[in-house]
Amino acid sequence: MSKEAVLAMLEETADLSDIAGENPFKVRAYRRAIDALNAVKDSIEELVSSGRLREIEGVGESIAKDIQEFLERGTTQRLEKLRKRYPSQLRRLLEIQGVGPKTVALVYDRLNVQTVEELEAAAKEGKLNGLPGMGAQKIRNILEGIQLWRQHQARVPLHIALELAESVVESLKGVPGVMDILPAGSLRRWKETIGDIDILVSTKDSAPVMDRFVTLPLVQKVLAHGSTKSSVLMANNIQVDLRAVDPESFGAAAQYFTGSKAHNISLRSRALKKGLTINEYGVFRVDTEEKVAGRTEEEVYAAVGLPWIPPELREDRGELERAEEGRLPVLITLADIKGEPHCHTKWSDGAQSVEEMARAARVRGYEYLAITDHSPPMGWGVKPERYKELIKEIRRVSDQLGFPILAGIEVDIAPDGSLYMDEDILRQLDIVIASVHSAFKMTKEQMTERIVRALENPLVDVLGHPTGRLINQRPPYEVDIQAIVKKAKETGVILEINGSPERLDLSDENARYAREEGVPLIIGTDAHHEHHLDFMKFGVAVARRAWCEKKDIINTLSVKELTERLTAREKKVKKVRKVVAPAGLFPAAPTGRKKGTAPPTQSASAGKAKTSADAGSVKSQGKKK
DNA sequence: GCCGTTTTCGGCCCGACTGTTTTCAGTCG
Repeated sequence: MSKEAVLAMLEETADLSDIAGENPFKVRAYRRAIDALNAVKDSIEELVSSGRLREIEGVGESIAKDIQEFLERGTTQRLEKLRKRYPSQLRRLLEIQGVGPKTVALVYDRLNVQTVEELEAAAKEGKLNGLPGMGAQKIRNILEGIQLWRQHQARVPLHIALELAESVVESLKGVPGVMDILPAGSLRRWKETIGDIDILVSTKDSAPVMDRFVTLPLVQKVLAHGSTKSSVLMANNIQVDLRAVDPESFGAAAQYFTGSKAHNISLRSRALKKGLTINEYGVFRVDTEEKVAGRTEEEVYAAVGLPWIPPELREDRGELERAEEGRLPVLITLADIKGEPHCHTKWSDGAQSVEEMARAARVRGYEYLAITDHSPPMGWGVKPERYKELIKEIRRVSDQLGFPILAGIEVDIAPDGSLYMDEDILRQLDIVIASVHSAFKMTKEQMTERIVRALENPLVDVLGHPTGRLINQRPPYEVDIQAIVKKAKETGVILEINGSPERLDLSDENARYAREEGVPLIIGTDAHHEHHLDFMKFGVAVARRAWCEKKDIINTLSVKELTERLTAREKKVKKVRKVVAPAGLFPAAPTGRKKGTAPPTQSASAGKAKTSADAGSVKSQGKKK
């Protein structure tokens, strides 16, 4: 039984309980348990069999019993009872903005409305008129909510939200009276997708900035326009909320509106135990109502006896406990990154030359760049003969610019786990990233075996975008991430945090898991154009959300340390398997072997030819320094 | 339903905005 199935059962129970009008704290208890289970990596079976289920904070006797029953019977009595009262499909109605559990119960009880289509029809036919609390405006809002729901079902990718937020901030900065302005919410926490954009302004006079905000050129619809809060829908269906606060409360408001919700609830509970209450205006004593903090976020956390917590950590994943112990991680920053390990040129599907990419990397203050073009079988992949030329070109440009460029490759992992490139080419390279780009629809076992085989290959340094997902476009392929992490740990292969904003793969949660298991990570942008080198900030954000420090990320090393690390792995790997390109893949026989015959195999003692004796390589340049 | 350094009962984060109502309920974050 998958954890997803158990969580889905709990979510359905929570939603239907909510619609059924049960004690709201009971509903919240279910949602808290879902969050808590989500944060735990172990499978449900492991938790149950080891008796640790009840140890999870938020899972009590009743929910543990539900889970146990669900594992045995595939359903629970509680859920079946709720389903008899309210059909499951009602839950979809909750996704409509402005429609909550009370409205859902009302239209179902009175009109037997069960689907979005039925709700729309009921609204249009005037059947909602006369229901309690149902006026003309509310009905119009429901109809508009349905329109929106149809257009806007996915969350917005981080980079798109960031761009929009920056443009709104730019437009509001100059409005008279605005003293400070800060994008808050999930955007400030650098979550991979954003629901709404929250922007906070500090001002003594909020009317001008509110008025300006609701009339910005991009505004499509004004959802709310108050003196401290306004909400608009921008042209691309992204909702932006603006909140205005007095400068005396800016820190408290920044803390409050940055969230996450779970983090704030935990923080508030903690404050209450100290006789303090926190809201967006400040921290107050419960007894005397005296304000003790609010101007800065540091003050707010200090009032509760904690150091300031970086926004990326504010997910209620243990950061408050660690802060209390004074053991918060010193998170990696963009400035710690010394080089770019993953990019493409027009030799494969990139847009620019080796030299252009190298110059762009140097402009960004990097010490080095790795060129990692594609291998076949992709149409644009560089074939072995040509790859030899590419290596020469890389060495030539590196010498000419006096800038270390690692010769690398992003080689495809074949369905059987072998690599689509001749082994003698791979041996000449400074860095080998292996990635899956095809045959995504394998079973979990097959895909895991495929990748595990690649990780066992001593020529592989890095596993690229380990789950293959494209945010909002393609789910990750089925793979046992725990097995991959375990194998990476065993073999010393580095796992990539791919910072391309449409990938962000590993995700923050998987990256955190890998880090906790002691597996080294590297942040690459997968740049296909020099502008893409700036995606590094997104990769760093994922690393920060994964609690990574500088020492956890391999490309914070100097070029010398990095190349030594890559060589060391090669020496360390003892267990070696056959490393081959599938027979007959390449029409020519560039390695001298006869077409159609079995390709040569690899032995551990052979090693790669990238040693200090390889005078032309960047590796040796690094070592001489 | 969960939880407990005062508690096994009685709290549980809390305020803004909207709409419908005329003092408040529902929704949202």
